[in-house]
Amino acid sequence: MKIATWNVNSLKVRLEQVQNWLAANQPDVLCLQETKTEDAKFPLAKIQETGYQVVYSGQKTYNGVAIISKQPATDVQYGIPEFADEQKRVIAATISDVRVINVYIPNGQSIDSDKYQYKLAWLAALQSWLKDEMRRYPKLVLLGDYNIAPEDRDVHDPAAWVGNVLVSEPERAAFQGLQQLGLRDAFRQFEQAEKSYSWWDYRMMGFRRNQGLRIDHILLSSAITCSSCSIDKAPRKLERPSDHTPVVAEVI
DNA sequence: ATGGCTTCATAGTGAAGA
Repeated sequence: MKIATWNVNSLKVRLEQVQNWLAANQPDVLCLQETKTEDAKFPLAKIQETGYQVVYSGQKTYNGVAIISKQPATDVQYGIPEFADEQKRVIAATISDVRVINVYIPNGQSIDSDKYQYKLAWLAALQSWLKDEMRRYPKLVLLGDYNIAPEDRDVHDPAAWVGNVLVSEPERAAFQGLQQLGLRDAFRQFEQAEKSYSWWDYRMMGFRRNQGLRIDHILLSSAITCSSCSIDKAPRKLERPSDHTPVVAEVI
């Protein structure tokens, strides 16, 4: 199963790029974040035209997630159970025999922001839910935009980022907490180029200078075997790109 | 230099992202 995650930063703007990426890469599953599209306006037919099925949970302006798949999605879950959240950041479904959990983890804005407290509470709720979910579904993939760079090697300039959101100690501890549940980072299962990132700032020619962060991740339960994981930089080079680029894993 | 760029909601600019 080829499974991928991509924060598209508006599905409306990036629809054609998504269609082209599906056609060229033929993933079994593509998880999107930041669709920024309310469900009534979701481009369902445009996705189906590509030969894929899709389930989604979105809202106007912000957030929004979708799972595009060749095989049907069953047992669809919207949001984290028992965690009240207006923001559409989670959709989970079973595809073939794999539980796919697509997350758009909050950004946090800044350490002194209420949004940072929301992010930490959100991560605690995710951890608590995943503990149950992993018992129910031994074959589980947790993927999406984590808004966390797990280690300094995932940051282009660690010194410049000290004390910032995405790299702070509590956020990294939350990421490690997920790993302690038995989830492993697919990307780090393999030898990778140094300075591998999945997001680059639109400003300051961030991509051309490779000033990025690795904040989009695919985490796998122990019952899943992974044969490859890579970052596909091609979409970041297109006209009018998302600031994120896809991460892709081949799993069984 | 606390900006830079992009999107959305708007019809001027402002919020938010990371």
